[in-house]
Amino acid sequence: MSKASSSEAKAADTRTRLLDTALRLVRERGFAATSVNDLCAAAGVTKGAFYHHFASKEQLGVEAARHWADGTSALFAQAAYHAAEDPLDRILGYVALRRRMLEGEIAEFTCLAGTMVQEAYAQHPPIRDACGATIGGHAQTLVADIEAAIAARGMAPAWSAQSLALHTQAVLQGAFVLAKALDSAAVARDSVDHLERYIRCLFAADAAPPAASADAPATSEDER
Amino acid sequence: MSKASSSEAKAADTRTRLLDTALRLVRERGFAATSVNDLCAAAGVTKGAFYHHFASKEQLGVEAARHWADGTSALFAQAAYHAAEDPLDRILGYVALRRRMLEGEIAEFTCLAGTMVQEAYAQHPPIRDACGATIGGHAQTLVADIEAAIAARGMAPAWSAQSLALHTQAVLQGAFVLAKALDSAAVARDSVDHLERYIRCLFAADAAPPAASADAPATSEDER
DNA sequence: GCGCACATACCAACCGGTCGGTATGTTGGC
DNA sequence: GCCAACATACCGACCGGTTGGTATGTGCGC
Repeated sequence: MSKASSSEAKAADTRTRLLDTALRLVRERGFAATSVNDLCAAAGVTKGAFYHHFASKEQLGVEAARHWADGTSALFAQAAYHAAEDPLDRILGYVALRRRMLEGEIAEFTCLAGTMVQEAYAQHPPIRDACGATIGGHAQTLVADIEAAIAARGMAPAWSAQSLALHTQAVLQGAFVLAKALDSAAVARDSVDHLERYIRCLFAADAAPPAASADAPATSEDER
Repeated sequence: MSKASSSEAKAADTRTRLLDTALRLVRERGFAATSVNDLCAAAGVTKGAFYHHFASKEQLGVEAARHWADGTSALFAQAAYHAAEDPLDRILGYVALRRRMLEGEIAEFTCLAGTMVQEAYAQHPPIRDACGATIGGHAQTLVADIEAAIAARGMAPAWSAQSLALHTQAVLQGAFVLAKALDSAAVARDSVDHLERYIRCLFAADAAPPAASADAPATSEDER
């Protein structure tokens, strides 16, 4: 609306519809198995429109990964777990949210970047890099909280905040793979439960927060 | 050799060469991106030979998953970690072996089943099932040791041996995905280090083994 | 001399990508 | 206020090449 012309708005809409449809089809079938023809048909646009907006199928892959990152980062940015006082509670809140997201159908909770990168890894370096940036960028949103939780407890762990953040993503990606292989969302949930247990274990070793506020019950959960 | 006719031997060789080549190409490129023509050319056989041994490309996928399972199960069956006295040492020995395997190139340590199932999940149920059986079957080889470690400590954990066995596979599969996405084997090794720490934590909580033998130093490692 | 293990030639369908054309704005000169 | 000149967004027929799969021929061990 505002000041955009109608043609611009329509073009953006076509592009977005293409990207959203690509997200769906690639998550379902993989990148290679999603043909440009199929994608266009599913999005209700012609091939001409597709190649007007994207230089190649590979570039669609790159932009789809970015579009996916945009969507997910918006979703997690507004999540409630950021409000917790104790940084550990924020981390556990993140894990609890991921765990809750595994209660739907498999096709709905899997990760575009993780699915696509396995195929794109050797064949489409630009796509691989975009997927790497998506996953790495998402992991990065956890690092500050992990560092804060370490600092609050005066810990000096053998592991880095960065490596733990990436480990959470590895567990999630692996949970998706197992869910698909065993056709079971339950197995993915179990794995995230193990992850939660691990994080509690890491931060439980050096007891409770040292001083100041007296209202933190160490672990406050409000789901299930 | 022994009593097999030379034609039988040759046929088995052609078939095996096709399967071995499929393992390599599919791990590198994915299933959809590996064409039958490419596969035949790489294996040095003709298309006629391919369709003599496999009814379809999908069936090749199924048999490739089984062939992969055969190879890996043989590899792990003869590994040294089975010899450890304490079941926990056997589990940690397995994890240490997996961790050591991550020291090569990415293309050499990734898992055929995990790579293929992401594509095959919705499109080729027979392949998905074969991959599920491969991963599930491999996880199963850990269950007895985990149960023994639980029993030896008189534990009654909130988690099942089965779920921990599957969790190890989730971490490994996720480590492969991250290694590909970030083009870094180190990130995969870090994740397996976290897994090892988690397992030690799970079994450390309820102290040392209760009685009997007095020679077990709780954790014996012989690598690095 | 028969059948198994291939080899060769071939097929229709589909692939990613191109290209000439058009419908619909948008803009600047007057 | 209008129109010529241009830009954007899209259309869909078409291209060469590749796909999974097949039909038929051939050599060779038993």
